[in-house]
Amino acid sequence: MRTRRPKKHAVESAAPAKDARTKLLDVSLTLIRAKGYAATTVDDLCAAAGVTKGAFFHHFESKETLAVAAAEHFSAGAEALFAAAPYHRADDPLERLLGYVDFRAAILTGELHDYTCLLGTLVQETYASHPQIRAACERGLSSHVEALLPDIEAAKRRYAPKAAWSAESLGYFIQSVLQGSFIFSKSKQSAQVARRNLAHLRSYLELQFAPAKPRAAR
Amino acid sequence: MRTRRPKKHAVESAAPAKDARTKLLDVSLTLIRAKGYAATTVDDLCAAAGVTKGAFFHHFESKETLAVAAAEHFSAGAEALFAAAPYHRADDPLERLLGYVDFRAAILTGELHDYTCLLGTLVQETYASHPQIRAACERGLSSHVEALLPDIEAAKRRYAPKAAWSAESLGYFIQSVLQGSFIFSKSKQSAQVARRNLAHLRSYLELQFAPAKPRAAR
DNA sequence: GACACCATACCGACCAGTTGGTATGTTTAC
DNA sequence: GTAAACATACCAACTGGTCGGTATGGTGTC
Repeated sequence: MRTRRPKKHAVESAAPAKDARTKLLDVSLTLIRAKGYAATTVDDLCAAAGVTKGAFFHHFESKETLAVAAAEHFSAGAEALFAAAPYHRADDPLERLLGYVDFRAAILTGELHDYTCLLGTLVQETYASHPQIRAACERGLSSHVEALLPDIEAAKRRYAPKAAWSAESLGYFIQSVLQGSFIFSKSKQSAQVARRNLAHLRSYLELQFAPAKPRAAR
Repeated sequence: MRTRRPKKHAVESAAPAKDARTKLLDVSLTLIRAKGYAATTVDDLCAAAGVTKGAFFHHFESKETLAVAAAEHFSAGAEALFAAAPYHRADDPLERLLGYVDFRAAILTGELHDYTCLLGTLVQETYASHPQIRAACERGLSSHVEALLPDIEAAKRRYAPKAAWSAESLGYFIQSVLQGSFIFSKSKQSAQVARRNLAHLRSYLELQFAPAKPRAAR
């Protein structure tokens, strides 16, 4: 449909020399997370990326198209970040899962518009009016949940085989805690709530996966 | 500063005959939740409320002022809704808390833009660029958490006096699960994730408040 | 290897519609 | 009568998007 990737030069130039498309996608992550989709104008994006409007509409059919691409760009970045994270090295699936939670806590540093989730921000604003953006966010969020599923399933088989909930539902629960944490981080302009929420979440996982402990009748 | 409340008529008219200010606030709840703050125009609000722009700017200094008032309006409505809910009647504080969670699940009906939270939507978009709106959302969210605190504290004293977490942190955790649930509800256009999340949340509360059950060493 | 041909990447002036906000007039309640 | 509660007409700034044009580098042909 559209050429995504112009031919690489035979010799990689020393400077990164990112093309306009990549620069626009990169700045859109920060800008949209900080101001929201509707409040981020095409001119804002062009100015931040140091490109012109002509370049913008050369690479993207519309502002909406950019948002879809930005959601995909964000997902790809997240996938790479988590794929490279150290927690995968643990032998025990529960340890890997708790490692994921700890890793999420560890990356709560820097500015809000850098560690919060573009997809959550984007979908809140656009779910009713921009179906394609909504769908792109849905794909990104779900695929992140899916990446957790193998570990959750393995942990469940080993530590809570009789639990009533599905591994998938727990995956979404984990992500929901994170998304909700970001909202409170924004409202309080501090990552503290997020950190405490992750401690509660960790505690829930430890309780659910506590080996063979019959629940007390209340 | 501004007259909030015109004198009530001596005789309440049969028809509600809401004034322009109230009508604008009412429609803003739905509209902003559906389209977001930036994408909701003053004209949209006026059209939906059946009033003119003159009326709008008679009652609100600016669009931002309306958003602040809408956040307060939403909080007031929520406070009334939860104050009147049946779960307060239980004798046991834990039962009241679980009753709150069940009540939150029970009101997940109808359209997304009716049961989701205006404050969460609003603060996501505006936290960086509209300090006053952010602050209004923060107040509303925190005061809702505070309304839960007495029950959480009482339940903690009775069932988990030695727990490491604070009642407040659990209150924010509960709200974060809800906010995150709304994001996923929007992304999937279904309340199913929200319902399953609330089941997990309920399960967490039951586990944390399980009477005197020493945690198994993992 | 020179030259025409062409696709891609990018530029920036321009446009029509929309936006938040204003100025001023009219109606209504007490 | 007067002040609050609207209504109407209007505006300047901004917005997403268009359009004619240029720079560059690859490719086929002779």
